[in-house]
Amino acid sequence: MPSSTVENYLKQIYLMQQGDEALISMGHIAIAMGVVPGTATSMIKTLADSGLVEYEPRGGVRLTTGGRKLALHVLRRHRLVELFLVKVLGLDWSEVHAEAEELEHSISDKVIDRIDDVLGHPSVDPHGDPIPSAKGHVNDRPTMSLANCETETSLRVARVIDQDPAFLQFASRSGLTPGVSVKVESREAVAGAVSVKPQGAKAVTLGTAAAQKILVEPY
Amino acid sequence: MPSSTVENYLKQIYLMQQGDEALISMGHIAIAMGVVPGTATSMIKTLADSGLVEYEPRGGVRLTTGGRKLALHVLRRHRLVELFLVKVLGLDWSEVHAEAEELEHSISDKVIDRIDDVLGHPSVDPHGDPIPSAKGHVNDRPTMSLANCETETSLRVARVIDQDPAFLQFASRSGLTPGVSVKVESREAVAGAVSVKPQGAKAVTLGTAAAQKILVEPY
DNA sequence: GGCCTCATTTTGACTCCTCAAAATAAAATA
DNA sequence: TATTTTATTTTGAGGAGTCAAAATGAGGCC
Repeated sequence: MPSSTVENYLKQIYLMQQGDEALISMGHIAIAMGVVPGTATSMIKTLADSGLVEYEPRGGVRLTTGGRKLALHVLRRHRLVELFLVKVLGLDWSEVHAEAEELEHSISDKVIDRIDDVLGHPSVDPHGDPIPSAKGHVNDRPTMSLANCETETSLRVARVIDQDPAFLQFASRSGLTPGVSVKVESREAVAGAVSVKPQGAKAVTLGTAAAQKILVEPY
Repeated sequence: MPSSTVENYLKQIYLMQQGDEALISMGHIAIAMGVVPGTATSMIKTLADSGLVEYEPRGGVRLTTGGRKLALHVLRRHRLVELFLVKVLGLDWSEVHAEAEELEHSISDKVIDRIDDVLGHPSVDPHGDPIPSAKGHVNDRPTMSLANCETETSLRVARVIDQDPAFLQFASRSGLTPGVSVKVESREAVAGAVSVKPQGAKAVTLGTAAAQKILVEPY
């Protein structure tokens, strides 16, 4: 059984990896894991020895099929736990990420399957992130962010990709939660500002950085 | 924050300790923790350095007030998780101990409190073991075992003190689960056998070892 | 081409928890 | 009391994961 450290490295590499070919640098891994670069190098080497990643010295690292399978397994646990905490225990969506970060390593397949049943086999977590299936399949819908989507079109918030509690609280305060219909009223590229009108809430103006974290899809 | 190893040692010492004075021997701790005696000695020394236990070399060990508080905190998490797994996720009482053994270390106070709310502030877990309060108070009702209680008296199963899945499955198959009314029909001290009649089930005969694991209280 | 800078890798060390095996103390037995 | 048994403690070592700091490599710049 992989240690939680191993699970965390794999999960992080999966989340950073764009496509199956891409190499992730040691520096990025070290920052993401909160360790010094030397630690990342040595850990990646042991992951490579276990056949979970492909490591190219001074090049970077990518997941093997086995590593990706494990990463998706962890991610499935993480996201099902998040949704469970919100739906069944009534926690706020801004606080469940931190909780799931711990629980994802100690929850058994049996319990996760029961949670999946109780939740009715959901496809996304409270932030709109897709929940991998038990077999490791991910349903990644195509989306655009509020920073680059069309204006004056009927859209729906699909996903909020930032786990910072402060940002999530701001998002729900502004009515920008997954499922909500929104329309981009205007975009001032030069000013780096987007004005958004969520259905049933007042219009809000977002900076580019914030707008990029709100993913939308055609409605 | 104490490591799960520390939490497990403290929990185990609490469970083995009879009364606040009693000393637990290194040998017993080593066996309970599944480590060699030398490991127990050195771990106990570090617990003593942290002020969690009182250690008398070649005498044994007992919890300090701080150690007991921590042990009860872990036990509260363990037992609330057990009950939650049975009541909310529908797991069998024979399998929840193993699951809780892991989850007790990674579940936060916030989540435990919500679980406590959802369950309606229960006082016992699925095996009848008392759930310590958040403040560390335990409501330990006086009980007798089926091996030494009166015969022909109206009793009720209060607690089943064995976490072996096979034994628990046998107990529920025989109708001997917490809350069930039972009557001891006869006891053959010499043969080491007790005949018990649970309400709504056929009479069963138990050996002394098994009978000692079923605790009952006057009805 | 030579030098500089920055990322990466190496090296040595440390903590936590563990084991194996030798040393020691205490209790039991003769 | 002397000896044997048994429990406990010590000692030395190892794996996992980490850091600090020195060494190395690779690309960019003059």
